[in-house]
Amino acid sequence: MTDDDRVFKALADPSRRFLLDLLFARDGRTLTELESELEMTRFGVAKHLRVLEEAGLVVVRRSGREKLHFLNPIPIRQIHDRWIDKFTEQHVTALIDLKQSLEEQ
Amino acid sequence: MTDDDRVFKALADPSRRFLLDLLFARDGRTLTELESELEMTRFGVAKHLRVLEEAGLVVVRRSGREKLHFLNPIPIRQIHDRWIDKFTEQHVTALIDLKQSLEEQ
DNA sequence: AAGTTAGGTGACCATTTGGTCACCTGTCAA
DNA sequence: TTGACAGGTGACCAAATGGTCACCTAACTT
Repeated sequence: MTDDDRVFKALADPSRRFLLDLLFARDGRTLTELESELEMTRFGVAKHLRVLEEAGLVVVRRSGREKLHFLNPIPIRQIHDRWIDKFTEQHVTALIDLKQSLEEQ
Repeated sequence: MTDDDRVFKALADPSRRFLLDLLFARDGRTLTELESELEMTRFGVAKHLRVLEEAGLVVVRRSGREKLHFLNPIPIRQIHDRWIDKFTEQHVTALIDLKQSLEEQ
Protein backbone atom coordinates (compact mmCIF):
# COMPACT_ATOMS: atom_id res chain seq x y z
CA MET A 1 0.00 0.00 0.00
CA THR A 2 1.39 3.39 -0.98
CA ASP A 3 1.51 6.42 1.32
CA ASP A 4 -1.23 8.30 -0.45
CA ASP A 5 -3.37 5.18 -0.53
CA ARG A 6 -3.17 5.05 3.24
CA VAL A 7 -4.16 8.71 3.52
CA PHE A 8 -7.21 8.44 1.26
CA LYS A 9 -8.37 5.14 2.75
CA ALA A 10 -8.06 6.72 6.19
CA LEU A 11 -10.21 9.67 5.14
CA ALA A 12 -12.87 7.44 3.59
CA ASP A 13 -14.55 6.65 6.91
CA PRO A 14 -16.91 9.15 8.59
CA SER A 15 -15.84 8.15 12.11
CA ARG A 16 -12.21 8.84 11.24
CA ARG A 17 -13.11 12.22 9.73
CA PHE A 18 -15.00 13.03 12.90
CA LEU A 19 -11.89 12.16 14.92
CA LEU A 20 -9.91 14.60 12.78
CA ASP A 21 -12.61 17.23 13.39
CA LEU A 22 -12.24 16.69 17.13
CA LEU A 23 -8.46 17.02 16.94
CA PHE A 24 -8.78 20.08 14.69
CA ALA A 25 -10.91 21.70 17.40
CA ARG A 26 -8.47 20.65 20.13
CA ASP A 27 -5.22 18.72 19.85
CA GLY A 28 -3.44 16.39 22.26
CA ARG A 29 -6.31 14.19 23.39
CA THR A 30 -6.10 10.63 24.66
CA LEU A 31 -7.90 7.59 23.28
CA THR A 32 -10.24 7.49 26.27
CA GLU A 33 -11.18 11.13 25.85
CA LEU A 34 -11.86 10.72 22.13
CA GLU A 35 -13.78 7.51 22.76
CA SER A 36 -16.33 9.38 24.89
CA GLU A 37 -17.29 11.48 21.86
CA LEU A 38 -18.13 8.53 19.61
CA GLU A 39 -20.90 5.95 19.90
CA MET A 40 -18.54 3.07 19.56
CA THR A 41 -16.46 0.87 21.83
CA ARG A 42 -12.89 1.77 22.73
CA PHE A 43 -11.64 -0.95 20.39
CA GLY A 44 -13.33 0.60 17.41
CA VAL A 45 -11.92 4.05 18.16
CA ALA A 46 -8.44 2.61 18.78
CA LYS A 47 -8.57 0.87 15.41
CA HIS A 48 -9.56 4.10 13.66
CA LEU A 49 -6.84 6.11 15.39
CA ARG A 50 -4.30 3.52 14.33
CA VAL A 51 -5.39 3.88 10.70
CA LEU A 52 -5.10 7.67 10.96
CA GLU A 53 -1.68 7.35 12.56
CA GLU A 54 -0.35 4.96 9.92
CA ALA A 55 -1.56 7.42 7.28
CA GLY A 56 0.38 10.24 8.97
CA LEU A 57 -2.80 12.26 9.48
CA VAL A 58 -2.41 11.94 13.23
CA VAL A 59 0.85 11.95 15.14
CA VAL A 60 1.14 10.69 18.70
CA ARG A 61 3.27 11.42 21.75
CA ARG A 62 3.47 9.04 24.68
CA SER A 63 3.24 10.45 28.16
CA GLY A 64 3.35 7.76 30.84
CA ARG A 65 0.49 5.41 30.19
CA GLU A 66 -1.31 7.97 28.07
CA LYS A 67 -1.03 8.44 24.32
CA LEU A 68 -1.70 11.96 23.10
CA HIS A 69 -3.03 12.49 19.58
CA PHE A 70 -2.29 15.46 17.32
CA LEU A 71 -3.58 16.43 13.88
CA ASN A 72 -0.99 16.65 11.12
CA PRO A 73 -2.21 18.93 8.32
CA ILE A 74 0.56 18.18 5.83
CA PRO A 75 -1.05 15.21 4.03
CA ILE A 76 -4.23 17.29 3.65
CA ARG A 77 -2.32 20.08 1.99
CA GLN A 78 -0.69 17.58 -0.36
CA ILE A 79 -4.10 16.34 -1.49
CA HIS A 80 -4.96 19.93 -2.32
CA ASP A 81 -1.76 20.50 -4.25
CA ARG A 82 -2.24 17.33 -6.29
CA TRP A 83 -5.30 18.60 -8.16
CA ILE A 84 -5.28 22.36 -7.66
CA ASP A 85 -2.51 24.40 -9.22
CA LYS A 86 -1.59 27.91 -8.06
CA PHE A 87 -3.58 29.45 -10.85
CA THR A 88 -6.77 27.48 -10.26
CA GLU A 89 -6.49 28.00 -6.51
CA GLN A 90 -7.29 31.71 -6.85
CA HIS A 91 -10.41 31.07 -8.90
CA VAL A 92 -11.62 28.30 -6.61
CA THR A 93 -11.15 30.21 -3.36
CA ALA A 94 -12.89 33.21 -4.91
CA LEU A 95 -15.81 30.99 -5.95
CA ILE A 96 -16.10 29.42 -2.52
CA ASP A 97 -15.94 32.80 -0.77
CA LEU A 98 -18.66 34.08 -3.09
CA LYS A 99 -20.83 31.04 -2.40
CA GLN A 100 -20.32 31.54 1.34
CA SER A 101 -21.35 35.19 1.29
CA LEU A 102 -24.42 34.42 -0.81
CA GLU A 103 -25.55 31.69 1.58
CA GLU A 104 -25.18 34.02 4.55
CA GLN A 105 -27.92 36.33 3.34
CA MET B 1 -25.00 9.09 2.20
CA THR B 2 -23.87 12.68 2.77
CA ASP B 3 -22.15 14.82 0.15
CA ASP B 4 -18.77 14.73 1.82
CA ASP B 5 -19.08 11.00 2.33
CA ARG B 6 -19.47 10.59 -1.41
CA VAL B 7 -16.39 12.74 -2.04
CA PHE B 8 -14.12 10.85 0.35
CA LYS B 9 -15.37 7.44 -0.72
CA ALA B 10 -14.75 8.46 -4.32
CA LEU B 11 -11.17 9.48 -3.52
CA ALA B 12 -10.47 6.25 -1.63
CA ASP B 13 -9.80 4.21 -4.76
CA PRO B 14 -6.45 4.46 -6.63
CA SER B 15 -8.06 3.99 -10.06
CA ARG B 16 -10.38 6.91 -9.41
CA ARG B 17 -7.49 9.09 -8.25
CA PHE B 18 -5.64 8.17 -11.41
CA LEU B 19 -8.68 9.24 -13.44
CA LEU B 20 -8.58 12.60 -11.67
CA ASP B 21 -4.86 12.84 -12.46
CA LEU B 22 -5.63 12.24 -16.13
CA LEU B 23 -8.35 14.91 -16.12
CA PHE B 24 -6.09 17.30 -14.21
CA ALA B 25 -3.52 16.91 -17.01
CA ARG B 26 -6.17 17.35 -19.70
CA ASP B 27 -9.90 17.94 -19.32
CA GLY B 28 -12.84 17.02 -21.54
CA ARG B 29 -12.05 13.39 -22.29
CA THR B 30 -14.51 10.65 -23.17
CA LEU B 31 -14.97 7.34 -21.39
CA THR B 32 -13.34 5.46 -24.26
CA GLU B 33 -10.30 7.72 -24.22
CA LEU B 34 -9.89 7.36 -20.46
CA GLU B 35 -10.45 3.62 -20.66
CA SER B 36 -7.39 3.22 -22.88
CA GLU B 37 -5.19 4.55 -20.06
CA LEU B 38 -6.31 2.00 -17.46
CA GLU B 39 -5.79 -1.75 -17.33
CA MET B 40 -9.43 -2.45 -16.77
CA THR B 41 -12.52 -3.07 -18.85
CA ARG B 42 -14.75 -0.23 -19.99
CA PHE B 43 -17.34 -1.28 -17.43
CA GLY B 44 -14.94 -0.82 -14.56
CA VAL B 45 -13.90 2.63 -15.76
CA ALA B 46 -17.53 3.67 -16.35
CA LYS B 47 -18.40 2.63 -12.82
CA HIS B 48 -15.53 4.66 -11.40
CA LEU B 49 -16.43 7.74 -13.44
CA ARG B 50 -19.98 7.48 -12.20
CA VAL B 51 -18.78 7.48 -8.60
CA LEU B 52 -16.63 10.54 -9.28
CA GLU B 53 -19.54 12.27 -10.99
CA GLU B 54 -21.97 11.57 -8.14
CA ALA B 55 -19.38 12.99 -5.75
CA GLY B 56 -19.16 16.18 -7.81
CA LEU B 57 -15.44 15.67 -8.41
CA VAL B 58 -16.10 15.24 -12.12
CA VAL B 59 -18.68 17.10 -14.14
CA VAL B 60 -19.84 15.94 -17.56
CA ARG B 61 -21.14 17.49 -20.74
CA ARG B 62 -22.93 15.47 -23.40
CA SER B 63 -21.99 16.03 -27.01
CA GLY B 64 -23.89 13.73 -29.35
CA ARG B 65 -23.19 10.20 -28.27
CA GLU B 66 -20.06 11.26 -26.43
CA LYS B 67 -19.82 12.21 -22.78
CA LEU B 68 -17.03 14.63 -21.94
CA HIS B 69 -15.53 14.58 -18.46
CA PHE B 70 -14.11 17.57 -16.58
CA LEU B 71 -12.37 17.88 -13.23
CA ASN B 72 -14.13 19.99 -10.60
CA PRO B 73 -11.64 21.29 -8.02
CA ILE B 74 -14.16 22.74 -5.58
CA PRO B 75 -14.71 19.65 -3.39
CA ILE B 76 -10.94 19.27 -3.11
CA ARG B 77 -10.58 22.81 -1.85
CA GLN B 78 -13.33 22.18 0.70
CA ILE B 79 -11.44 19.20 2.09
CA HIS B 80 -8.47 21.51 2.56
CA ASP B 81 -10.51 24.18 4.29
CA ARG B 82 -12.05 21.65 6.68
CA TRP B 83 -8.80 20.89 8.50
CA ILE B 84 -6.46 23.73 7.60
CA ASP B 85 -7.26 27.23 8.82
CA LYS B 86 -5.79 30.36 7.22
CA PHE B 87 -3.16 30.61 9.91
CA THR B 88 -1.97 27.01 9.67
CA GLU B 89 -2.01 27.20 5.88
CA GLN B 90 0.95 29.58 5.84
CA HIS B 91 3.06 27.31 8.06
CA VAL B 92 2.14 24.19 6.12
CA THR B 93 2.85 25.62 2.68
CA ALA B 94 6.15 26.99 3.96
CA LEU B 95 7.06 23.56 5.34
CA ILE B 96 6.16 21.79 2.11
CA ASP B 97 8.08 24.32 -0.01
CA LEU B 98 11.09 23.85 2.26
CA LYS B 99 10.84 20.07 1.98
CA GLN B 100 10.61 20.39 -1.80
CA SER B 101 13.71 22.57 -2.10
CA LEU B 102 15.70 20.28 0.17
CA GLU B 103 14.78 17.23 -1.88
CA GLU B 104 15.85 18.93 -5.08
CA GLN B 105 19.46 19.12 -3.97
C1' DA C 1 -30.99 0.57 -43.99
C1' DA C 2 -26.96 -1.84 -41.85
C1' DG C 3 -22.97 -1.84 -39.40
C1' DT C 4 -20.25 0.45 -36.12
C1' DT C 5 -19.22 3.15 -32.23
C1' DA C 6 -20.16 5.41 -27.47
C1' DG C 7 -22.11 4.39 -23.53
C1' DG C 8 -25.64 2.24 -19.85
C1' DT C 9 -27.87 -1.65 -16.71
C1' DG C 10 -28.30 -5.41 -13.44
C1' DA C 11 -26.50 -9.59 -11.73
C1' DC C 12 -22.73 -11.79 -9.93
C1' DC C 13 -18.37 -13.03 -7.14
C1' DA C 14 -14.02 -12.34 -4.47
C1' DT C 15 -11.99 -9.33 -1.32
C1' DT C 16 -11.85 -5.65 1.98
C1' DT C 17 -13.63 -3.11 5.77
C1' DG C 18 -16.01 -1.64 10.20
C1' DG C 19 -17.03 -3.07 14.53
C1' DT C 20 -17.12 -6.19 18.65
C1' DC C 21 -15.29 -9.35 22.03
C1' DA C 22 -12.19 -12.14 25.15
C1' DC C 23 -7.96 -11.53 26.80
C1' DC C 24 -3.28 -9.32 27.66
C1' DT C 25 0.48 -5.65 29.04
C1' DG C 26 2.07 -1.64 31.23
C1' DT C 27 1.49 2.41 34.55
C1' DC C 28 -0.21 5.12 38.32
C1' DA C 29 -2.10 5.61 43.16
C1' DA C 30 -3.53 4.15 47.89
C1' DT D 1 1.30 -4.77 46.50
C1' DT D 2 -3.11 -4.65 45.09
C1' DG D 3 -6.47 -2.39 42.49
C1' DA D 4 -7.82 0.58 39.02
C1' DC D 5 -6.87 2.76 34.77
C1' DA D 6 -4.90 3.52 29.76
C1' DG D 7 -4.16 1.06 26.03
C1' DG D 8 -2.90 -3.19 22.69
C1' DT D 9 -3.74 -7.94 20.11
C1' DG D 10 -5.92 -11.49 17.29
C1' DA D 11 -10.08 -13.75 16.01
C1' DC D 12 -14.39 -13.21 14.28
C1' DC D 13 -18.73 -11.74 11.55
C1' DA D 14 -21.81 -8.80 8.72
C1' DA D 15 -21.76 -5.41 5.20
C1' DA D 16 -19.67 -2.73 1.54
C1' DT D 17 -16.55 -2.49 -2.50
C1' DG D 18 -14.00 -3.42 -7.01
C1' DG D 19 -14.25 -5.67 -11.10
C1' DT D 20 -16.33 -8.56 -14.85
C1' DC D 21 -19.87 -10.19 -17.98
C1' DA D 22 -24.14 -10.73 -20.89
C1' DC D 23 -27.07 -7.78 -22.78
C1' DC D 24 -29.19 -3.26 -23.96
C1' DT D 25 -30.07 1.67 -26.12
C1' DA D 26 -28.72 5.69 -28.77
C1' DA D 27 -26.08 8.08 -32.29
C1' DC D 28 -22.92 8.57 -36.23
C1' DT D 29 -21.30 6.75 -41.00
C1' DT D 30 -21.57 5.02 -45.57
